[in-house]
Parts: sequence; structure tokens; C-alpha cells
Amino acid sequence: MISNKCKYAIRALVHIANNEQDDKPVMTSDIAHEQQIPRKFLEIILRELRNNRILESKRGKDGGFRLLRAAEDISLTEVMRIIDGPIAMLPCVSLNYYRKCDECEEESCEIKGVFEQVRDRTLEILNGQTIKSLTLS
Amino acid sequence: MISNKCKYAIRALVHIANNEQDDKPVMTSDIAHEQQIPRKFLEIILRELRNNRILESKRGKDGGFRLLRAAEDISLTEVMRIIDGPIAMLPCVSLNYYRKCDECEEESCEIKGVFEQVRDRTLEILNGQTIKSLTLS
DNA sequence: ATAAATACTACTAAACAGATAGGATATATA
DNA sequence: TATATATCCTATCTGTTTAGTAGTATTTAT
Repeated sequence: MISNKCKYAIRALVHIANNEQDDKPVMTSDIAHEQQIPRKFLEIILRELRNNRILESKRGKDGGFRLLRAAEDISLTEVMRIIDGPIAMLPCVSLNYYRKCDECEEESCEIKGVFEQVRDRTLEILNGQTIKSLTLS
Repeated sequence: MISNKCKYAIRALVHIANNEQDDKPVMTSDIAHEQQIPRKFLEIILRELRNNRILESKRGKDGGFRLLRAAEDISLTEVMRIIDGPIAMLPCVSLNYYRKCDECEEESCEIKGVFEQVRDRTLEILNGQTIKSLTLS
């Protein structure tokens, strides 16, 4: 399961992408209202996306958030990894968050192979998706 | 990520399958020792698998656990669902643990489709795997 | 100056993860 | 029948994560 936080992050980015026709930044409160996301929680999420170079922010009156890159250059996997961490189902099979298992030797691990397959099929789909491909247009 | 508990459950079942040549039940302490799993924690897991008709148990001296069905009739997905619950990445896309999202309408949900694809590819792999297919032989 | 936006720090409640402790109950066998 | 040995069951515990909330500081357009 992905977290609610991650789902909120994706929906927020899609919302921003859908509303960037003019170059006015999109306000947290607008996204919160239209996407039904708690505003203060969304603030934290957007700041995290900004800290990870997905968004840029403008402070003060008429401030808000804009995509730092084109929507087609932001992959779903990148967002998911920032918010939730690993995508793989086992730490020892994760490409970006690899960690050795305490109790098993990897060469003789019976279950590693299956979860490598799951990881590869999953990434085939998720890597092909961008914020752009999730927008209306 | 699957939980440690789930990984333990799978490894324990594979261990039992690998040691069922004679019809003597396999003891918790043997599995715990050989698979490096905390014994008391493993007890809880094995009992849960028994309550869900994956294992049968024999109490008292020379007691232990046996597979209730043939190893090739126990799928990986069944075990994972018992221990960890849903396999899908979104509740509204889960086949066995469906739950509606609070904040979005499913007909117009932008992200549902992607996670349905991920679910299908994942299940294609995991449904094809059984405790038998993970054993040595 | 002021209104309105983000930035930041701190806190909280509830659930979950990963166990551990101790006693009750069943069973093989001497 | 006594005993050793196994599962069964209830309760408890610590730390982490999830999903937020509250309040204040700072920046900026007008």
C-alpha cells in the first residue's frame, strides 16, 4: 500500500499540472479545497516536494507552488520514492533503498527471485508514468 | 514492503515443506533455530497460519506443525493476504480488501488505472508461485 | 502598514511492527 | 500416574510510522 500522504502528493502535483496554463503559482489552499486534502498536512507535503526539487515555491501574497520541471519529466516513481521510500517489496531487492536482510544469505534466498520479478514488472509500469500522463489533457 | 512477519511466515512454510518427507510434524523451535526467527514471535505466526487453514498442529510431546494441504496448493498470495492484508497499492483497487477512497470519485480518479495495472502484473507473478515452487526440490 | 501567502518548529493520538513473558493445556512415554 | 515437552492463549511492551494539528515567523504585493 502507498500512504495517504503519497496519494495526496500525486493528486496535488496533477492538480498543479492541470492549472499551470498561466504562470501564476497554485496556492496550497486551492489544492486542499479542490482535492479534499487537509491544508496543513498538504503544506508539509508540498514543502517536501519543493525540498526534493519537484516544485518551486513563491512566498507572500499571490504566492504558491509551480512545477520546477515539465510535467512529462516528473516520473511517478520519483514522487513515490520521495514520499514513501522503497517501491520494492523486500529491502534486499530495492534498487534505491537496498538493505541486506539480517537473517538470510542472499545467494541461497528462496524468495528473492520472485520479488525481483515483481519489482521489475512494477517499475515497467510506474517508470512509464509521469505527472503529465496523469493529467486530463 | 511486506512485513518481516510475512517474510518469516513464507520462510517457515518453505522450511516445513522441505522437511515433511516423513509425516512427523515440524517443531516451532527447529524452524526458529534454522531460519533465525524469534521463537515466540514464530509461535504467533504459525498459530495464525493454522487458524487460516494453511497448517495443522499437533500438541504435546513430539508435536509441531504440518501443511494442511499439498505445498503446490498453497499460493504465495494467500499467505501474504493472511499475514499482511492487501497486496494492491491502493485500497480502492484491492480485490480482496476493497475500500473506497474518502476523497476521490472513482470514475474520475486519475491514478486508479495505473495501480490496477500494477496489481494485475504483480498478481500474475505471485499467483503463479506456491510454497512448492519455492522449495529446494 | 497590512493582508496574505509560505516556512518552520513542535506537538499529539492512534495504529502498527516486532517482539517478550508467563501460565494453561495437551500428549507421548517411562 | 508422573514427567517432560510441545502447542495454546492472554497480556504486555517499546519504538516507529501515519496522519494529522497548532502556532508563530518570515516574505511579498499592494
